[in-house]
Amino acid sequence: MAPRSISRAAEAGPRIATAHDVARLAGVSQSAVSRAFTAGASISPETRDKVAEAARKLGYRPNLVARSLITRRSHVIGVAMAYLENQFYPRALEALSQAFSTRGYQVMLFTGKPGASSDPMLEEMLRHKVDALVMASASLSSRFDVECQNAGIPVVLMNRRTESRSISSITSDNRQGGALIAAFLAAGGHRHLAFMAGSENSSTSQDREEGFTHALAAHGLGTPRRVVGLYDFDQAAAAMRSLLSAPERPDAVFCANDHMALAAINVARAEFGLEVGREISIVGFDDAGPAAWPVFGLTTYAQPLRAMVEEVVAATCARLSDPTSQAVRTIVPGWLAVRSSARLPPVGLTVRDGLTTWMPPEV
Amino acid sequence: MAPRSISRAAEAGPRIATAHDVARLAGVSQSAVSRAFTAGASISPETRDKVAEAARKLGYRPNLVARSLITRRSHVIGVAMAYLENQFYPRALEALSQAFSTRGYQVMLFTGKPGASSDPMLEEMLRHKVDALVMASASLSSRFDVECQNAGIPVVLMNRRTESRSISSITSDNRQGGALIAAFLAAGGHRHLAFMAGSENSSTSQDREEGFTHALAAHGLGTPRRVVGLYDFDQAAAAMRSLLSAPERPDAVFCANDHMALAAINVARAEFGLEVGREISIVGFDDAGPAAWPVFGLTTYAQPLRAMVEEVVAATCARLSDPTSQAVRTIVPGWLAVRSSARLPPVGLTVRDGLTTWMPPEV
DNA sequence: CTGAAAGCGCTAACAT
DNA sequence: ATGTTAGCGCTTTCAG
Repeated sequence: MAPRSISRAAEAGPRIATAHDVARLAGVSQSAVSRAFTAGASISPETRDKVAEAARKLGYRPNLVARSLITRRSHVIGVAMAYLENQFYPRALEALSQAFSTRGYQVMLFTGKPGASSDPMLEEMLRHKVDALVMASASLSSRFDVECQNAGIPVVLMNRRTESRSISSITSDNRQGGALIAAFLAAGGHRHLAFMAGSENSSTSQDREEGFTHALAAHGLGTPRRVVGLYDFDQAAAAMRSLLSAPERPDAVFCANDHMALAAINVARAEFGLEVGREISIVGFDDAGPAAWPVFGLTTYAQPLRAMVEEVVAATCARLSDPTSQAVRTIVPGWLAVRSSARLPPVGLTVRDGLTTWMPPEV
Repeated sequence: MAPRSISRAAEAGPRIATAHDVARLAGVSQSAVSRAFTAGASISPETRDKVAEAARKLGYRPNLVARSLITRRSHVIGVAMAYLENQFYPRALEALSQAFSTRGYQVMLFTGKPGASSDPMLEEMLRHKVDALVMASASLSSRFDVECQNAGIPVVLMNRRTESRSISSITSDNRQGGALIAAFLAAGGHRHLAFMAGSENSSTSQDREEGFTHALAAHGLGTPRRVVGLYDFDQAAAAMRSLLSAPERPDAVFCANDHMALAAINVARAEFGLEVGREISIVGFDDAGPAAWPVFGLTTYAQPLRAMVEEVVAATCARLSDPTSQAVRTIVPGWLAVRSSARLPPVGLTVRDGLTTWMPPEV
C-alpha cells in the first residue's frame, strides 16, 4: 500500500483536490486556503505562497459551484438568443461572451425550442441560478417580468424594449434610423416606397416602421406599401416576390433588418433580373457582416454592435452591484452606412475612413 | 409582528423559497421535498401532492447549484466556439444547445479572447465544473488533454480531430469530400486547379486538401496551386485576388470552407468581373446558410449539421453515463450540393427533392 | 414510505 | 493574520 493513501476512496484515478487537501499539504487551515484564493483577503505573503505551492502540486482549482452556493453569486449570465441565422446575433453573442468574461462572468446560452413559449427557458435559467439575464431575442411573457423580479435577478434586453419599468433595454435609435432612411430615400428621388416588417409584435420592427413612415409623410411621400417578412429569409423572399409582382412596383424598399434585405436582394436580382441600386433600391438595418460584402453592398443603418454590447454589460453589472438601482433604457446612436444597393442622393454624402455615410442637409 | 415571521432575516422582499420552507408548509421533512422532485424516488402520491401544492404556493424551484454540489453533476456542458462569423458555427451552436437541452443539459459558452491561448478558457471551464466539453473551434494545447482526463471530464471535438486517444471527435468525411470535389471538377473539364487552405494547423483543412490533392493526381491533373485564406473572409479575399492576378489563372478553385468560398466569389465577381460558374468555378465545403442563396449558388460539400450534432450529443452522453467507455472517432458522410458556382460535368448529376448532387460514374 | 443526520466544497463571521 | 465553527440548499445513507 502506498504510504500516502490515507483514506482515499477506492475510486478510479486521483480524486480532484479540494481546499482541504491543499490545507493539509500546506500545513494550514482550510480557511487559509480560501483566503489565498480570495482577492483582498487578509493573509500573509508566506501563507499565500505555501498555499499556492501546495495547490500547484495538487492541481487544485477552487470549485465555483461550491463558492456560489454560499456567496449567492454564480457569476453566470443567462443569455437568451435564437435566430442565429441572422448574422447580427452571432456577432452580438460573441461580443457579449467576451465582454462578460472580461468582468469574470460566463455566459450560459438559452436558445429555446423553435416554436415554444419562453417559460420553460425561464424555468431553467432560474433553476441554474444565473446572476442576470440578457435577452436578445424571443418575446417574453409577462410572467418573465414578475418571476425575475421575485427572484431578484436583473433582466436586460438587447435590441428590443418593453413597457416594464423593471427591465432594462439597450437598443439603437430605431425610430431615428427609420426616419433617416426615409429622408435618404426621399433625397434620392424615390417615389414609390415599401416597408418590409419583421414580426408584428417586435418593438424593434415597430419603431423602425414608425420612424420611416412618419418621416415619409413629412416628406410628402404618403404611406409606404407594407409587406411582412417575419425576420425570416424565406418569408422575406416571398414578401419581396409579391412586391415585385404587383402592378405598381416600388422603386425602393426598406427592410426592417439586413437579413430580410439580403433575401430581398437575392429575389430582385436572381428572380427578377433587377439591377439593385439602379432599378430598385433596397435598404436594410443592422449592418450585419454580409451587408458589406461587395456582391451585396447593402446600404443600411449600422447598429454599433460593440457599443451596444458594452452598454448591455454595463447595465447588467450596474444592477448586479446595486440591486436597488433603476432599470435603464439606453438608446445608442447608429449611422447610415451608404453602399451601392440604393440610389444615391445628389448631396449630403460624407466619406471618412473609407466609409460613406449620409446626413440630411440642414433645413 | 406578523404571526408567521418566525426568523426571517430583515432583507428586502421575500426570500427565495428553499426545500425547508416547502417542507414546513407541507408538514413533511425536507428530504420528502427532495424526493418529490426526484424522478423515481420512493414517495407516496399523497406526500408528493402535498409537496407539489406547497411548492406551487411558495414558487419553489430546486436549486441546481446545490444539487450539483452533492451529485457532482452540473448538467452543464461547456461549448468552446469562436469564429461565429462563419455561418456554420452559429447553426451548430443553436443545434447543440437545443439537442443538449432536450437531454437536460444547458450549454455554457466559451469564446476565448481573440488571439489568446485556450488555457485560460480551460481553466474557467474546469472551475465551473462543466460535465463535459465540446470544442468546435480553437486549437487545443496538449495540456487540455491531460487536464481534462485528470478532471475526468469527457472532451468531444466537433468538426476537427486530434491524435489523442482519449478525445472523441465527430467530423464529416473531409477526405472523401475533397476527393469528390476533385472528381467533380475533373469531370467538369477543369484543367488548372487551385486550393485555398484554412489554417495550416487545422486537421480539417489538411484532410480536405489531402483528399483533393490525391484525387487530382489520380485524375492526372497534377498538383493544384495553393493559397492560404486562414478561414478569414478578408484573408481569403486577398488570397483569391493573388490567384486571379497571376499570369496563369486557375479555372477552378476549391476553398476549404464556404466562408472563404463566399469571399472568393465576391472578389471574382466584384473585382474581376468574372462570371462565376462559367468563367471560373468555385467550390466550398460546409453548405452553410448563404451558400444556397441564389446570388451565390455555391456548389459545396454539404456537412450534415443535424446528424453531426446528434453524434456529438450522443458521444458526450455516452461518456457521461459510462466514463470507462472509449472515445469515439465518428465520421458522418456528407454529399455534394451542386449549384451554379461551378461548371457542371456532362454526366453523373441527380436531382432529388429539388436538390442536385453528383456522384462519380462507376469505374 | 418517511425522517434524522451527515455531508458536497466552500465562505464568512467570530474568536484568538 | 489565522484557526474554528457554522452553514449555503440540496441528496443520500440509515433507521424505523
